[in-house]
Amino acid sequence: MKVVLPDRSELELPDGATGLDAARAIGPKLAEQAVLVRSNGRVQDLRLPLEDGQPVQILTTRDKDDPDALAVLRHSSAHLLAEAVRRLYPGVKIAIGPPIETGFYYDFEFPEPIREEDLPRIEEEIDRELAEGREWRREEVSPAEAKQRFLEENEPYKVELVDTAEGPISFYTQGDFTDLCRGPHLQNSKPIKAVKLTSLAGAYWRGDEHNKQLTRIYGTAFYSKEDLDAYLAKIEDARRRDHRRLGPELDLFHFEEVSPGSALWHPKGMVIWNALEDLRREENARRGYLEVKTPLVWDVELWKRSGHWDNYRENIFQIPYGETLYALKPMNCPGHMLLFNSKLRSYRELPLRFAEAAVLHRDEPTGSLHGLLRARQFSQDDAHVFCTEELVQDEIDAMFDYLGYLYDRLGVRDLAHAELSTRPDKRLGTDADWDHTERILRAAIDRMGMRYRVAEGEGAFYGPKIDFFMDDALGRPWQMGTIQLDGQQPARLGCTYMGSDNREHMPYLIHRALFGTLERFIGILIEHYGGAFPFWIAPVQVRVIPVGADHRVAAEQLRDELAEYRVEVDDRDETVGRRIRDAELEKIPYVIVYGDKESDESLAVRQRGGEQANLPLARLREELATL
RNA sequence: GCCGACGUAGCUCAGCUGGUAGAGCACUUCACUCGUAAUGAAGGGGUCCCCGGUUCGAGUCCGGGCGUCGGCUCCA
Repeated sequence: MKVVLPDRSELELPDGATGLDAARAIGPKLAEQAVLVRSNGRVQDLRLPLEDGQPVQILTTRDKDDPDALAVLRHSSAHLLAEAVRRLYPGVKIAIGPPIETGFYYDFEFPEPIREEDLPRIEEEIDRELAEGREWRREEVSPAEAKQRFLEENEPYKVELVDTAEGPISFYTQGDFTDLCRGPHLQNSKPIKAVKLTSLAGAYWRGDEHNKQLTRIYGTAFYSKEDLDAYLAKIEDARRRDHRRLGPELDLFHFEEVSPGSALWHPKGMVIWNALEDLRREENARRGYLEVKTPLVWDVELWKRSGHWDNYRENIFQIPYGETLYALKPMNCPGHMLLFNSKLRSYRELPLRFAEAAVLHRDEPTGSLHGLLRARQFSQDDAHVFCTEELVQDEIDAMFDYLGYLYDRLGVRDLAHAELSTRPDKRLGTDADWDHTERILRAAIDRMGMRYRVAEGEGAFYGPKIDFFMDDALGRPWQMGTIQLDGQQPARLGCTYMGSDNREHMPYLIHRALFGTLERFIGILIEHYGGAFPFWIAPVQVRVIPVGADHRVAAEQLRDELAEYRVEVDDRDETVGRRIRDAELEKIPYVIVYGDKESDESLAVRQRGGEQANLPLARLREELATL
């Protein structure tokens, strides 16, 4: 047989040759450093036979930044962790231990709970294993054999995995530790130069909260100590960009214990908020949306009718009032439907686009709160479009266009990745309804030529949706904009319009938020820009620093000259150097130092970051006008 | 909600085995009148998250609660 190497040359091999055989045929050094085989994007264990004619790329320890090569290293590291834990904690039961983007984890059921301070001990044990050295051996076994083995070892989680496993079952053994595993794994532990256990967490078996909660140990591993250090430095940098830290630091917002999950917005934070609100208002008007306002508090009767009560009762804030149970609205749609129903609608009025950025409340689980990114009180740039079936496509296309415009304006288009969510188990409507609405959304996103992932079963109970996600500083994804096609709620709330045939029809309802929630969007903006906002949303755009007391008047005049911008004069009794430093720390885009040498003909302008220039006021105006 | 960690001045943090709190920055005042990332000095500032318990005595030990952080679950 033969395989094709990356340089397109062909390598002749005996039938049944493995990846390792191929590496040996090329050279002993390559064989020694080989980590895994990649073929057409698929990864394969070195110990497995190659296919005739297959293109083959052998990754080595030198591909230390390759995600697949890293995953193999980390997967093997997870096995070392399990071996160490088994030795240190007799009676522990092992579950699963995969690599993840930033490292790996392994889930255990400990006889006695362990604590974070136990991690160093486990880490030492792993280091001992590394010092001794480990080789991985792979074997294939029959399901019955595998099951027998884990029954004997009293490993119920492994038994369950064997029972539900598909395809051939393989074992990997290092030292005296054998694990059920699909692989691939390293040949031996030599390439593992840095392992660090990072945290401890509870995690439900198979991700289901009805199952037992296991103890998950997180760790990470690299092909070099320097890579680990670089990773830790990156985490440190992300910590500096954290909006929960920058928010209070830049005087934008803060939280209070007496209202968890609801931000208190400071004047400077409101500048950013209002910049987004102004943009929203302006564009909504331009794009034919009608601003409306609906109540904050509703009889729960409404939520029962809409279907929300059955699906999200535990997340709705309730207010008992006499005999009646009221609720703070968790969303705007039912209110907008009542508005739609307030008079007999004609097809001539459609599409009808209601927009409202009202305050919403959702009683989110305590453990899920996360600054502005997961809050209990928030405002969506919400809108509900009522339209006929023929109009649905155009409306959705227009929403994509609008979304692209907004994300471009804010400089975050590249951050967004899309997801199409299809029918969930718990849902309203018939399969035919869902076939139809899912098809429409899929066609729309395909028409945009946008890359997206399909999230089966993740749709809303009333319809499929397209969500746009952005990552925070640590790379955790958050749902931002959303477009949802709803063929159910209008029926439940009795929305109809008169068609040209003089008969009543049910409108389609498209729910959409483009920023998502203002809170979350601002949170992501803060982390994305590290607090150094683009000029047009910066809370303070220009700071004027008079060199001495004699220059105060001139500084104030300059501020008044630039009255259309947010300009502050810093005439504190501090050195110029000090005031510049403070302006830099506050991440103000422009600083103008004004002293004896300055005039309208020549201003000393310093940009955020330190770049300096002398230019006349007129030129500065021109420059600012472009931002 | 669940697992683990944490909660001391506005912020960042120190406070050993229990003996009624400390630094830097910030703030106030005074002096300096200043040219592109920290001028100096003095001063004020604490329900040590809350409630209960142990103890002669609790920031410190124990129990409960709240909040925050890292995960899990959830996220219309």
